[in-house]
Amino acid sequence: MNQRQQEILSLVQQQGFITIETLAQNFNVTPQTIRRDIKSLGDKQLLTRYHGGAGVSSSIENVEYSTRQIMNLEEKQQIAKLTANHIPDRASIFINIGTTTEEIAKALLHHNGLKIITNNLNVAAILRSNPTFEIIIAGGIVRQRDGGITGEATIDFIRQFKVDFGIIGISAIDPDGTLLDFDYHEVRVAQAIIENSRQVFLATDHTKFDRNAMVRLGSIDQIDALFTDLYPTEHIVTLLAENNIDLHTVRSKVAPGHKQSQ
Amino acid sequence: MNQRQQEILSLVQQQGFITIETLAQNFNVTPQTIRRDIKSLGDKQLLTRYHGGAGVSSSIENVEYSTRQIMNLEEKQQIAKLTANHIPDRASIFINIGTTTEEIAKALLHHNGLKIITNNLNVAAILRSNPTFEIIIAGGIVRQRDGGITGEATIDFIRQFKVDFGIIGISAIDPDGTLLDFDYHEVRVAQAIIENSRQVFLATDHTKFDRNAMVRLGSIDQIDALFTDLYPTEHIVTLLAENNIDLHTVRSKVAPGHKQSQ
DNA sequence: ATTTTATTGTTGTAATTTGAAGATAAACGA
DNA sequence: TCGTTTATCTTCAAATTACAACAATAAAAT
Repeated sequence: MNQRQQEILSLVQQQGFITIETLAQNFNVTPQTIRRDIKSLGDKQLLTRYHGGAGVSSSIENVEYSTRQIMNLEEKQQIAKLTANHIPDRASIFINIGTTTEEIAKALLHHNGLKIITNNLNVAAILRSNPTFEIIIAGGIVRQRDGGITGEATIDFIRQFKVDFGIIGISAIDPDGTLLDFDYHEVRVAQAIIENSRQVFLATDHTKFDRNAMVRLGSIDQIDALFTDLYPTEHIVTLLAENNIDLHTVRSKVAPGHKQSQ
Repeated sequence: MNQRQQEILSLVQQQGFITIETLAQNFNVTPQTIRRDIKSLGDKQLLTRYHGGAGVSSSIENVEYSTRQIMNLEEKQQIAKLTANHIPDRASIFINIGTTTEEIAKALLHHNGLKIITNNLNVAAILRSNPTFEIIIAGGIVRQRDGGITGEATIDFIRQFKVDFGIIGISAIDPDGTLLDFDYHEVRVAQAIIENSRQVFLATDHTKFDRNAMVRLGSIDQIDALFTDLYPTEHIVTLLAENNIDLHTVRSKVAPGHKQSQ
């Protein structure tokens, strides 16, 4: 973020709303440049873009931004936006535990009429600010560290539903395509989500590709689409192609023979 | 949604109803433009359209909740403290929806090793900050306005447990000892809590004694102790005595022949 | 020194917003 | 009930704003 963008941010926060014209004159640059600036800031959800200007971002979305430091936040927000773009209005979805999925919840706030079932207290809190949503929270034991809800009761609860999209995060992906996580309880819930979703979206940043975790969650062929920031290694790409899994990356680095979006 | 629409929304929520003419003059645009705005907002169910203007959406009583939260806050905090004093460490408890019960959750934070089952998102969020607690949240549909969780699934979930204390709030108490509330769904949950608690604590401020509400929750003889701020009318006191219900008041106004604490 | 990368301006085109005018529908008084 | 008034809806044109592609420039890396 450059100097000008910093100043734009503080101006917006001071005044609530500024036009692009004003900013352009202020900084002696063309409106197009300002547009690029506020687009970049808007992608990070540091402000909200409007036709003709920019305003403060709506409250809930960045309350936690200041208090919580999330690793690779910027990448996660971009992945979140990308994922949200593939969810239609009025869809029914599962969202599970994870910082990435919480970002997705924020990105989904501007949708309409979603039906969302989640086992994540934070996700429920975030989505509650949109009155057109119907939010169902899964019952069970609340984990103190991240507000996740797990346990047998949670799994039973999830099994009551069958939804359009299951959105899951993950801790690691093995080179052979095994999906991995650290927490046994969380894995059980994720499996239940996969079983009861018509389509499964896996959202994960590039750091998960070369990590290891203990508990086997499932196999990559159980998902329908992968959303990530960087283009994965050729090996993973092949694996995805073999299993007919859509790949959506934030940065569209050129790689031959594969579908991408945005 | 553009800046003007945001402002229209907050104006509507402030004033309850505004005419299109007023808004048009306010923003220096034609009424036609305002119509388009409120049509768009109405489609999203963020407000309700009327002939000639716009009013608050029926589904959004969020504003009302936040104002209600402040009403009699001090009394509620005192009641909360009083109630918390009667809960021992390591107890298992139900806590239901309500501003008073949320205050009780805060007052319980200094306890140790509590097992708490709740159908209130806010209560879960509050209690999460104590790592010695085990928190179980009931699953079900999340109400936008106050974070309450209700529905058949919620009741089934609660029936799985049997706890030491059930702490419930309430909307009104009839002079004949009938416990009343406004919301049918909430009542069903409260009934389930009463059935599955060894002891039932009712916490309520004095304003509830001369109010009316629609839905019958139960009878006062189903509770074991009443926590309130002011000493109730002689009539209620007699009723409590007849049913052998403990009365605990914040202000110990002298009244003959009855047990009090603090 | 040359290539790469990032930033900004320019231009043409697409999309959005707005107001105006006529047609339609709803509210209201006699 | 009927007309009268007022509000709303529809459609269109003008103005504004946004976007994408490319060129120019400056800074950074090799």
